[in-house]
Amino acid sequence: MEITKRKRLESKGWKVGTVQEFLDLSTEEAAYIEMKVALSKTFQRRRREKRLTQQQAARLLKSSQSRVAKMEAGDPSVSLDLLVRSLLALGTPKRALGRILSSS
Amino acid sequence: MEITKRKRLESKGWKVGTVQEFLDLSTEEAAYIEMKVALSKTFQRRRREKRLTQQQAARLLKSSQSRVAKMEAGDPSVSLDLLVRSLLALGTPKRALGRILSSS
DNA sequence: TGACAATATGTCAGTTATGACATAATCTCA
DNA sequence: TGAGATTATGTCATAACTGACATATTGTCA
Repeated sequence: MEITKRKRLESKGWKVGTVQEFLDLSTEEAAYIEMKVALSKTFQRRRREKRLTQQQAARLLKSSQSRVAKMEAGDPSVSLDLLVRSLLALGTPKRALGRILSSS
Repeated sequence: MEITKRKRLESKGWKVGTVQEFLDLSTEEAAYIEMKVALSKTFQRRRREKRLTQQQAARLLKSSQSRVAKMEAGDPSVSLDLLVRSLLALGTPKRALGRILSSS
């Protein structure tokens, strides 16, 4: 919400940011998960394009095959950090990462 | 590197992915850090636009003032996950997040 | 200036993410 | 089919992240 709008609402006696915020929690969580899923899918696609096995990709990322499998499965134990760093390691440009998130 | 290019190089006897990979480590790391810095700056900008103190923002994020300060300072102990979830909590649309990363 | 608000920095115990390992399930060709 | 390769799943010790607290530093304004 922009400052001008906030001021307009507050001047009319609205308590900005209580119920609406509560409801937004689910949409935030959803957006976060959608982003992770989109990154997962993209990672798998790029790995396959490069004809890498999970084992080979793991070596490239200094990780393990099982963790790569979990990344691609969208396992909740996998962080956004790891997904992003892994995509970068596969040579994904920042520009492409941005597009993935934008349209996830 | 795309498959066709890889095959072209491999057919000429190149060992794809050794020296070049090593050199890329720094660029990957740089890209990763740039993204975190860009998210930090954006978070601070959005918090200020909303006229929130770090304390208030912390309550919104169910975090603490000191962690918010570290987020904005680009402290290495702050994860991409936290930055992204925090920006979402401030109402940043995924589309905007994508743009931030794309152009970081 | 001085007092109070806001922000920054250091530390730490609890939580979460990670690589590694074992092993199960699935795929792929001969 | 079946053997070898690839991927999936479960577990665990260790490493990294987190909120919280204390306290220092900086900003603001009368």
